[in-house]
Amino acid sequence: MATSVAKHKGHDHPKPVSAAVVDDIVAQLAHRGYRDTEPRRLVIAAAAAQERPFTAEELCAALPCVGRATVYRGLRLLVETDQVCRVLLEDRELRYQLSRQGHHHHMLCAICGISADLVDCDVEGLLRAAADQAGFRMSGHWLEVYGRCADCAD
Amino acid sequence: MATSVAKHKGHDHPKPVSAAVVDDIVAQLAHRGYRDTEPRRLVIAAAAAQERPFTAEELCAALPCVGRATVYRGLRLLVETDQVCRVLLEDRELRYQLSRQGHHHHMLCAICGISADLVDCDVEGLLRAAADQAGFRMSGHWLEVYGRCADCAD
DNA sequence: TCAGAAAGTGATACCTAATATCGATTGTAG
DNA sequence: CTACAATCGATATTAGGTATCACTTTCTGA
Repeated sequence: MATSVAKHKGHDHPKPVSAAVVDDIVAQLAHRGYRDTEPRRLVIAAAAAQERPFTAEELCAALPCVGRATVYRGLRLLVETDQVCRVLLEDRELRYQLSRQGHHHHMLCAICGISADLVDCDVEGLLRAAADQAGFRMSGHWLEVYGRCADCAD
Repeated sequence: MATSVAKHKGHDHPKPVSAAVVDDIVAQLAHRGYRDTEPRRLVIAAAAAQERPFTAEELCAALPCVGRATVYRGLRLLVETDQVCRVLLEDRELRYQLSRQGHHHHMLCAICGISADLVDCDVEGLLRAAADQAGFRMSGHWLEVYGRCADCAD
């Protein structure tokens, strides 16, 4: 089968992360009762430094001084608090990226791996209506869109 | 986080499978140059006997006389030839079910695990339009809808 | 300020799903 | 019937992620 999706391993120049971004996320966590710890900040900073959706393992590699379990726990916490969202590639590989807003979906470029947010697109409503018709009470959904971004178009 | 989805392990009464269903699928495979083998037929029959989306491991358990690798290979082949579709639960567990038609999506009941096909619902078009707007050329997507079926509604 | 409870950490063991290997077996074209 | 490619299956291996648990850090409130 071989679904092919570019992984861009090791090619991203991590972008400079403003301390404000990290501080802001730490504040959000503090607000919910989670502590401000050094490893946690490192995870947040590393996540924020990624240009494209990244895997947990990539983050582990980028943070050799932070334990694997801590990276995974940190990511889980960030997802639970909506600071980071999960992105699923066509081959079911799980990636993450900072969330830029509330609920939204992603379009993923198969060539460069970049993700773009899908805005003003009421899939939600459409799905809920279709579910209703079938007597289903919709409570959630998972949606990813794959393709080529403008830069990578033929 | 604990996304909770019923798994119904070991509770399904496998439904009787008409030989015609198996024969039909075997014929589809033959048409594409794949051989008609005993283990393959067993995998197909077992898949067709499931009431609800099932995991590869469940099929292995249901077929102690067929090797694990063979079950996995058989499922992969059936997916590639569009005889079976893959279904993703909220916790990313991968399940399978016989496809009943061309391209469509599934609604999955979190309580009983049943799946219903989502018909006459043009998500496709909506997504493509939204992707276009962002300069994306959409080539595929992954969509699952979660909720409660009519029988399991509160 | 500082003691101690609670939260967090990290090395490691473990688990599960899935694929790779490879010699043995089987289906099928001729 | 035969040869040979496709397929099988026992097993090893990999990948991604979680559980454990002794130790460390943070933060609170007296």
